[in-house]
Parts: sequence; C-alpha cells; structure tokens
Amino acid sequence: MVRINIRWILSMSRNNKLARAFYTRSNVLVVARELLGKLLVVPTADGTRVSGIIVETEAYRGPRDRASHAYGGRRTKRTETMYGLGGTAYVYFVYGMYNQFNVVTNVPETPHAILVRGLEPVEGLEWMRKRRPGQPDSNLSNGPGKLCMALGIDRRLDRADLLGNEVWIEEGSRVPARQIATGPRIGIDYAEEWIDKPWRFWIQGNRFVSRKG
DNA sequence: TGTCCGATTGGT
DNA sequence: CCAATCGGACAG
Repeated sequence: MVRINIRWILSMSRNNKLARAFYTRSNVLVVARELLGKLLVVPTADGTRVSGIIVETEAYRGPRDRASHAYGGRRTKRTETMYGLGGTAYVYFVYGMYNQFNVVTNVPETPHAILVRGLEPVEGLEWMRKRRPGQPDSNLSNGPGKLCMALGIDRRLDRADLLGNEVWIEEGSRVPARQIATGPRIGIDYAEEWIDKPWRFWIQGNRFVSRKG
C-alpha cells in the first residue's frame, strides 16, 4: 500500500526551482539583477524549509574583473568551483569566520559568479533565530555572512547543484524595475579601476539590504 | 614553511 | 574605528 504524505505533495507542488537556462546565460549582470525577488531555500536535515527572498546581489565578472577571485584566469582549488556549470553554488570562507554564498553563472570554463548579500526571511524563522542567537529579526540575514549563518550554509555546500536538493532557488516575487537600485560593490578596495563598476544590485528600501547606498 | 590579507561582522 | 580569526594564495 502506498502512503501519500500531504506535506510531500505540497512541497512538490511548490517546486518552482529555477531552470538551468536561467543560470547559464552569458550576461552575469542580467542574472544578478534578475535574482532579486527570487527565493533562496536551504532545507534542514529534517526537511524544514528555511528560506528568504534575495534582496541584494553583486556580480563578479571573472578573468577581466580585478575584484573576482578568478581575475586573470586564476584557477586554484578554491576558485575551481566558478569554472563549473551555471547553477552551481560557490561557497567560500573569509576573514577566518564567515562563509559567503555565491551563484555560479554562464557555461563551464567561464568563471562568473554572483554574491548574495541580503535576504528577507520568509520560512523557518525559528531556525534562523536559533542560529543567530540574541539577534533581532531585523539582523538575521542582512549581510552575506549573516545570511549564511541563518540558513546554515557553509563550505559543505560548495559545488552543490542548485537544481538538486541541498540548496536551490525558486521563483519568488516580481520586483518592478523601478525598485531596483545599483551601485559599486562592497569590500573590494583593492580592485583598482573595477572598484566603481555599478555591479551591486538591491531592492530599494528593503530592510535586509546590508547597507544603505 | 612563512607571510600577508581578505567579496565581514560586532563591539568600542 | 578596530580586533577577531584562519584558510588561501603565493613567494622562497
């Protein structure tokens, strides 16, 4: 006898995972902009959905972008992930304590990536609060390191396929073009003439954007 | 092996 | 404004 679990049916009917073609497009700036409003989901071990709407992103254009880890075609154990297929997670560790979640775009051998910098909590708030002890809800996921803590993202998810079941992105809410703001990327003072490229995108006025600007 | 420093955060 | 904290990148 086959047992059908209503929760499972609901979860499947909600499966709006973005298709591979969304990620493999060649213009990383376009993908970074379109990621705004999408829902990033990382289920817990017991299947609870922990998710949030992406409200801030930054595009890193690979070999020709001094701010990118792949600048100059740099290819190491860490950066190898970015040379993979669009729709792969690139998770790295910085400052001795924080993880950063990125989305690899474009085709293999073209190391483009998008850093997710801000998330508006949607599901699994209890988990986020437990992982961000003592923090008010407004400070759960308004920064690249913070959102990784809130969703439980660490390097174990590096190279995870975003069409798989460990971490993925779904259709979320539509963001009117008028609400999208752009500006220079953060924390890349070493990037010389690339410092001022307006490759940071965010939803104007959203509380979970890491910084005003 | 040694040194330098980071796609940040939280507390002064 | 600054310390925390450690792995990655690269020089030697």
